[in-house]
Order: sequence, then C-alpha cells, then structure tokens
Amino acid sequence: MSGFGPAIMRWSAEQGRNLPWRRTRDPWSVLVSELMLQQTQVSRVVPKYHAFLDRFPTLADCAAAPQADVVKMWAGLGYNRRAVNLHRCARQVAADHDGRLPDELGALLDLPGIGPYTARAILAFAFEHDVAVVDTNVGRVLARRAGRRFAAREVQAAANELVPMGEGWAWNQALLDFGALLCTKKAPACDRCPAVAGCAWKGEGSDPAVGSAGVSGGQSKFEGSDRQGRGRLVDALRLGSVRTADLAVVMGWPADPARAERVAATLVTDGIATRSADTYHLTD
DNA sequence: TTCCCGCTAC
DNA sequence: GTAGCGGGAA
Repeated sequence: MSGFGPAIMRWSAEQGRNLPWRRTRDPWSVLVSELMLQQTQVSRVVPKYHAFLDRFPTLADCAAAPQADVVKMWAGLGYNRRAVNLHRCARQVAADHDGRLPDELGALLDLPGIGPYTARAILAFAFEHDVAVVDTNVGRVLARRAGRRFAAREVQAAANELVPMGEGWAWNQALLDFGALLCTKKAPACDRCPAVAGCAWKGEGSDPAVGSAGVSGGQSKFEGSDRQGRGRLVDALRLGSVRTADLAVVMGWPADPARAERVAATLVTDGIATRSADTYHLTD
C-alpha cells in the first residue's frame, strides 16, 4: 500500500536509465535485447545490441542467416546457447507465426529460449500489455518490501498486484531500474530510497531476499571452469575449424585432453558446434 | 572477489 | 528444485 509504487514511478521518471531498447516497441528488437540481458550486464549489452541489429535488422534476416553467423555476432556476450536459442526462435516464428512474434503468453512460452521472464518482457515492453515482469531484481525488491521470503508461486502473484493499469511498460522498466540501481543485492541504498516508507525490511536485519523464490544465488567460479574452456573453444571456432588433436591447447588444458574432449562434446549437445571426423566447427 | 533485466534439461 | 552456462569490469 502506501506510496510504494508511485514513489518508484516518480524516482524512475527522474533517475531511470535511458537505454536503447526503451526507445523502440519493435518486438524483434525487444526480443534481442532481452535475450542479451539474460545474465549479462547492461553495459556489456549496449554495444552488442546495436551491432547485432545492424546485422540482423529483422527477425526474417536472422531466420534466413546460418546459425554460425548469429553465434559470431554473439561474441563477447557469453552463454552462447542464447544465440542458438535466438536463432531457433526466429526460425520457429518465421515458420509458425508468419514472421511476427505472438502477443500471447502461452504462444511466447512455446518458443525456444523464451521463459517466464522473457515472455512477459516482450508483452510488456513491445506490446505494452499490463503484465508483471519478474526477474531476480524484482524478486529481490518484492521480498524486501514484504519483509519475508516468497514461495515460487507467490512472487509472480505479488508482482501482478502492483502493475498500475495502463502503465505496465513504465512500471516494469521502473522496477527493473530500481532493483538494478538502488535496491541492489549487496548494497541497497536504503538511505536514498524513495520507497523506504512502504518497505517492511528497510535494510535492518537479515535480508528477506536471500533464499526467496526467483532470486538467483551466487555463481560458481569462472577461472578454471568448464565454462572458461567452452568460451575459449567457441572463440576459436568463430575464426575457423579446430582439429580434435588441438582441442586441449585451444581450451587451455594442454595436460588434460580427455577433459577437453568431454567439454567440447557439451558444445555439440548444445547445438553450438558440430564434429565431423577429427574436426570441430560452428554449427551452420 | 563480486556483479549481472534466465533458460533448458535433468 | 537444481546444475550448468561466459566474460569483463569494478
């Protein structure tokens, strides 16, 4: 109650970020931005977003291109499965929806790479529907506001309650900004918070967001991980094919070729790479 | 070290 | 419900 929502809306109007994907309602552009923003910081996405849309201005352009071209444009973003998902999504929309992204939740959820967050983000940010977009930031903010941990189904329900009729677009952008800039995971700025009066937590005591549904925990270390080796191999594959005999060196594990082959196989399973005879290359 | 506008496949 | 997935900046 109180002025929680209005306070955040006022704050956002003054302090909100002016991000490139907020200047468009083009569903394809929104989809590209949202896929890139999954687990990847805004500052890293901005330049890639422009370059990607320059190369693939429409969904049809992407669907018509080889998957390898999409993966190449994904360089620097990481989590290359997202590039594969985006390409598969584009092809499925081209085939099943006449090239236009659906504006219905169920149909969006049926598309590769689109889950509960991204589906609602497209509805809210491209089609301006009054749906609640729930990511880890929103989950964190809502748990803190309520002063308790949420169960899985409660988070979306709590978020739905807050969407102001006819202002879903601005509200969801505002809440994402609020979570990213003020109500942050480690150092919430409660002293500068415009909505502290409507908050049950106020930064005092244990953080209700920890362990609450929809709030992501910490990540495993990157250095020395399988992810690091995968990244090195995909980087190499963007330049050309890699022989099986060279995998271990390329992936940074010269003394462990067995590990290199095992991890390289996961790229094949993910549909990112293809092995033919003794050579790996990006899947076309 | 930590952070990051999740999804897929178990 | 949870493991796995990149990479650079601060």
